[in-house]
Amino acid sequence: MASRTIENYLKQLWLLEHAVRKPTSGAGRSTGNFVTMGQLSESMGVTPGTTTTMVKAMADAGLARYTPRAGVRLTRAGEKLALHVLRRHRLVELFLVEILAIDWAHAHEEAEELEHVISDTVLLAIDRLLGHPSADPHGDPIPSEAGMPEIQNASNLAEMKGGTEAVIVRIMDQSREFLTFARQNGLVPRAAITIAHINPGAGAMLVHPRGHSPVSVSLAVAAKFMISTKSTEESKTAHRPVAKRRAHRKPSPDA
Amino acid sequence: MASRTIENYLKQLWLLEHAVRKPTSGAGRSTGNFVTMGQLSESMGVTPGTTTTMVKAMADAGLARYTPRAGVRLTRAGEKLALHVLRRHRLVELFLVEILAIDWAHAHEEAEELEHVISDTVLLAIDRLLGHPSADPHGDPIPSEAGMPEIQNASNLAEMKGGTEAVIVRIMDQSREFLTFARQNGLVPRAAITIAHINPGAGAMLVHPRGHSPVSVSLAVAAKFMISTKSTEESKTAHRPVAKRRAHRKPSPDA
DNA sequence: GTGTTGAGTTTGATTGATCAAATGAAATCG
DNA sequence: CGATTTCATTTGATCAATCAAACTCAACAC
Repeated sequence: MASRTIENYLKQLWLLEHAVRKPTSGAGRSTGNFVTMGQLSESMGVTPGTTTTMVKAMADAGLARYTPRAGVRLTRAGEKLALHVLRRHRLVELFLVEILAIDWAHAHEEAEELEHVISDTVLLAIDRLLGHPSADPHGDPIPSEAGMPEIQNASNLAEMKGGTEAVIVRIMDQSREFLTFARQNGLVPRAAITIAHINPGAGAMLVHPRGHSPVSVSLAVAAKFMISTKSTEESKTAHRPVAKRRAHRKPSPDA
Repeated sequence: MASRTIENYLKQLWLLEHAVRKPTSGAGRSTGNFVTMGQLSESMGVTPGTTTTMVKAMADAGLARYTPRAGVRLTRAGEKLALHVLRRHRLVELFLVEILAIDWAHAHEEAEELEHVISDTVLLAIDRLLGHPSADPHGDPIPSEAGMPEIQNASNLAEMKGGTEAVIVRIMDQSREFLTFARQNGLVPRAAITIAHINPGAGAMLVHPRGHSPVSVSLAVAAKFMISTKSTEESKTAHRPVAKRRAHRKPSPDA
């Protein structure tokens, strides 16, 4: 149906629509926000003219609603497709890390390619093999066929006060460098951490992941970690992060 | 480097160069044969003009040697790339069948897409997970980094005489229908068979796979099975068909 | 209100892969 | 040998995705 380029625009559009603008803006989060042409061309890495052309094409295909000189927003059909791409991406990413033992810092880029060529059959097989997981290695929720699961009540590490004990549930930066840094310091999803100390003057905090040495991180970096504190921890039903790593099922002899 | 279209041309070209023209032509098999433009456009499913254009491009890129109105043949560089594509294809195919339990009749088509987006890193991981196998689910040899393994001394089922006992080592038709037929009748790689009877008048033979009912197959169909008989069976060193299906290795905790 | 600026849109060109139709070369047949 | 058939090449067009550069708004400045 949609070309892989269109799939990429759809995915990016969904992510932009649901991006948190300012930490705690609060305004209408779960309904998709309008996205400006500038944002889209910026994050797709193409010139503005290209974006205009592509967005028009998507509008013609019924995947987006486009208001010239104002912005763009996915239609229901567009969102459905976008979520399907995102589902493929995140399942593949988890698969690469869990089954093929690919470094999670590389998995994102690998999945970027694979997400466009995975058939429904293969996707289903991967989902089954992983035990129908609900989050990828970074803690990002995996959309089901039905849609994106509701945002779990997690808070931002940058907004916590000293002494807080929490568990990392999600990491909001997929870049290779950042993930490498995060893993090396024990700042991975499901890790228990304590906020040892805050130094507002320096704009930094000292975080102590259990079993690792304390790390000093800037508030900007801290803002990339979503955590679940004692108080919010009751509602962990919807978000059991990653499938137990019992990878297997003897493949049935045929079929 | 090479676009996925070029990769497909390279792969196809290699297969055509090494295809057995007539059963038992005998002439220069292991060095690649010349391929006519007609054969290539036919098997790529494109018009002749397209083939001319693409072959010229490949020649310019140093991947093929092209003699107008005569034919085309891979250069060393082209062959190397072609074998790399083939390696990806066959490893992925085996992976789909062994690990993801995808029906082998569908695996070929799935692999057709995946072969172009598998990175070296992922390929290595798959190879390791499968235990460095030397043949795919159809018994087709998997090229190593070094090149295509030598052709094992297998014979063609269509040329055997009645009473012969043998083991199927390779199936030369990847079409969904054929593979479905083959599996349903127990005619799979590593299956032991006996040639019960031959009826040259009808151009057919009765084959008896161990543990299955005897099947009557036309000689044309029989020609699609490569077998190893008692006599040729000594040299099975180079061709242990498929990895044991001990699919696993507990993935290491991180990375 | 005329000018400047910044964001967005148009236009024209390019690239890779393809086709359809016209043309050309080679081989075979009578 | 000349005619016909087969196979291959050229040519011109198309489609998707892109860029660079020119153009157009709308808003704000003074």
